Amino acid sequence: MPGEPPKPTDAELEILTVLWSRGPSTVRGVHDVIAGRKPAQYTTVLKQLQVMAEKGLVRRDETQRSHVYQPARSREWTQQQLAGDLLHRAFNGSAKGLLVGALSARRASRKELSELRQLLDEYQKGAR
Amino acid sequence: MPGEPPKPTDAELEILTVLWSRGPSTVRGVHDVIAGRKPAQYTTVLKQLQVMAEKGLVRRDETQRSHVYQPARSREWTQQQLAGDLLHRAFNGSAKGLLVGALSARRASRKELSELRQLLDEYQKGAR
DNA sequence: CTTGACATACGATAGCCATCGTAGTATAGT
DNA sequence: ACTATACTACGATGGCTATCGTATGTCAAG
Repeated sequence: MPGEPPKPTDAELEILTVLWSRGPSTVRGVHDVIAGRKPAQYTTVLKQLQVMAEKGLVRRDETQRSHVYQPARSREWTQQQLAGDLLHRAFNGSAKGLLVGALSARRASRKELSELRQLLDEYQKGAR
Repeated sequence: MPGEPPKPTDAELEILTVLWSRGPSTVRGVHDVIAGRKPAQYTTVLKQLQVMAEKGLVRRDETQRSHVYQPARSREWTQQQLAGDLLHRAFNGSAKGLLVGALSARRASRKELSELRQLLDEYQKGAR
């Protein structure tokens, strides 16, 4: 039984983001994107994806000569894991603290702020 | 010149949280807290702190027989680093995405939501 | 002065992460 | 059919993390 996939490492997360935005991809497809931003060997990406498949972070379809990889979990699910993890490791569960951290790390535009506000509105409806 | 301390690892972050809440502490002080939550060897914490001192994550005062350690950076500064890091690694810079992740990871109370809202108000004043 | 309690220093280890090179195999184009 | 190309598999490596055991030093109480 696979169980939950573990928290992705930095390099793994980078690959996952490629898969999420591109959809199911071959190693080459992933490598092309990665190599566009930093020097990266083809076989490094290949190995990475093989390991990720073992860990259950991605699934692979071997019916084609070039295997096709896809994320095992959605972007949203993974983001939630990561946010929750950081939330309790570094912010003692305080969403406010996390938001302060995020906003001071990268100042938000007025438009973004109002989006955030709107988000809170929706959550407030469902809150106890 | 030391430069910026690196991103703390999981174990290092746990120690930092102890130092932030307790203030400057000896190894024993830190160890007592850690050992209260999980089995942990004294020398493991010691070694950890020694490494952290080398990395510049903590400073140590050796004037006492029992060295006294304190965080090199404030909790807020470090939180900002971590939030910013996750923000751009996993959320493509979207504070909204991060907040969604945090809120769905751990549902917030009504009170907490209004705190968040208030926080946005303050940020909105300073936003361009 | 001896000894027990407590401190630091240090070395060793096992595991994981990221990276790469090499080898082997299938495919497609000429 | 041959050969260049593209792909997978695998092993090795260096670096870092986390952990622990042992050695060594200090100090105060008896």
